[in-house]
Amino acid sequence: MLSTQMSDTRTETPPPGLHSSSSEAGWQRQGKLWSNLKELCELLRIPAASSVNDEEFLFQHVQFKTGQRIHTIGQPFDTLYIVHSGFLKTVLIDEFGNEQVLSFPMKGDLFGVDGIHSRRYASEAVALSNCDLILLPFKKFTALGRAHVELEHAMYSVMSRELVREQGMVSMLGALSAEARVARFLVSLSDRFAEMGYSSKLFNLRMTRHEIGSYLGLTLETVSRTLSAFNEIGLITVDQRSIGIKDVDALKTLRRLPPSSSRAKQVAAKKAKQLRDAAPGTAPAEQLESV
Amino acid sequence: MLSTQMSDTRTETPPPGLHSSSSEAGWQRQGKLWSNLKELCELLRIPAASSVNDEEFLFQHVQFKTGQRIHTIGQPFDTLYIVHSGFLKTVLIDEFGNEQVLSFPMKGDLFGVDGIHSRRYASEAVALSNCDLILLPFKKFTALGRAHVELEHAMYSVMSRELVREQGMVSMLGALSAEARVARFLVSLSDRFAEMGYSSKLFNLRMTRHEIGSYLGLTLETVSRTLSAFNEIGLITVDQRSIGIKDVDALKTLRRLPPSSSRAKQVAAKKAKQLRDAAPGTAPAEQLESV
DNA sequence: CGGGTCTTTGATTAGGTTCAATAAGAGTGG
DNA sequence: CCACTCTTATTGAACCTAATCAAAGACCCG
Repeated sequence: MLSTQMSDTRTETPPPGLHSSSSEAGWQRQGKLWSNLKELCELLRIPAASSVNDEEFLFQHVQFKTGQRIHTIGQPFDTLYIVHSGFLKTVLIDEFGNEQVLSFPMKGDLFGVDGIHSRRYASEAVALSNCDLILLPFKKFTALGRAHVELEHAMYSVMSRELVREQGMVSMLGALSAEARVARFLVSLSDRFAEMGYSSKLFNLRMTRHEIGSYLGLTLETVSRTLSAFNEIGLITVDQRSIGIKDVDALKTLRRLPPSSSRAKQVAAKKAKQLRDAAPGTAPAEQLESV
Repeated sequence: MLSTQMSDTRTETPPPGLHSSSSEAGWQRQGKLWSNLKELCELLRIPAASSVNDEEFLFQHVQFKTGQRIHTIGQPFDTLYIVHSGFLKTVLIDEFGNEQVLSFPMKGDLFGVDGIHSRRYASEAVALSNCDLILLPFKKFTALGRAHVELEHAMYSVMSRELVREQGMVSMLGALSAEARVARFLVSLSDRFAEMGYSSKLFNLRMTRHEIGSYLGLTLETVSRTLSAFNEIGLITVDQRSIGIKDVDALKTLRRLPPSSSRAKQVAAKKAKQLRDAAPGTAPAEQLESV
């Protein structure tokens, strides 16, 4: 059912352990090749280990182009990944080949953690844009915690944070309406862009409606309609992938949409059809049902 | 909206660090007081550390009665819990006090992990039956990994396992129909009971329809109706909390229910109503749409 | 320019929620 | 022990949200 559009055009995933393949130097030169521990801690938003010799650990970067796969399900696990720049998605593939989007890792996010348990990746990671990733071999990850007690807590903390994030997803999928899900998604994106130093008010989506829908447990049509509805009420502006946030607070507290705007048309149309005569009357009040 | 029935009758949660309060000795005597490392590893289904002195680490047990809260949201975190016996639920509480069930920890499960990141528990854990829990102070948890390299991987592994489990939940909530969710829930319960040495074919639910519904992102009515429907088709038997599994394979592969049984009645009723005359005709074939 | 992918929008339908009423247990106290 | 209450479970009917099916427009890239 789901398209695999991105996979179709991808080239073979380069072996993560490899570097300085001279053939793609033109693309690589725009990325760093190594990071030290301090940079890593900043990226992960964990307290840096002041006592640590900066050059004791160096961490290699790898670049991936849009559409490339970083790892696939079942592939032997040995390294974690930290996003230095770029956007990705992680997905689960069900028995029919349908994708279920689990997360959209971006700058400062760690992924690959699901591979620790079974020593094989449980999900697949795909680059949604050109990406610069930092390789964090699992051995190095654990050694880090062992060598520097101050960092040990950070190692567990980062994993715990992922867990809390997933709990939030479960809660959202289990309890919120389509509108509320899309609203929260936009807010969280906005927050992330702010953290990264970009505009929180105007940004481009890096993923398709389909991917958003999969992530939120909705169809692409519902996502598209909801964005249009938000646009009509003036909460946001939408033009294809470009999103402008107009009323963050409303988005944050939104539970469901009022029977206004586009929905009113449908309702009115239905009634008109049933009654077989017109007079749609006054437009409903433009207020939101919120907290 | 949601009731807080359990909390109403609960007594104060005893301080986890406390033991041998003589006043409740009558109830405590049915539980162990200490476990060693080997028992802990068995319980968690991780390879035991053969080289380790069994008495080097001892782990204290605590008992909780039905309805008691083990920890609440926001409470300072310092210990993880391992279920030795009994059944619990972990829940998130939203801004209106509604519960969102996240998991049903049972024998061998670890919980409290979500507290590591912010040093406060992100969820609440409640005993659904009398429980015997093993306290695992986070300090001890990390020390364990540090002291025994063979165990270090196990520590991370247990956390990773939780993450994979939650990914499965997200996937389920995002993609499956109500029937499929209930079916999978029953299968996973059945499997767990089998692991614990109980019957996988006949068991009692420890949670209410409401809690199941919350866990699966459904209403209690839908859960009840779905169970009734499974019963009618002969997949299971239902009598209140008692569930008998009759056709595991069908449950495992079930995607949606055929327009038969109870649903047929609704459909027939609707049509009859529309047409304003009878003749519901033949009953649809009793086959399942499965893999 | 043409073919593919992605997005928007409309019409219809189905699956699940909501509201409501009844029944079945489990405790409690007279 | 039974009546009374409270919680939990079942079932029905109406409604509604979001999925599905369908078509057309926008964008991108070779």
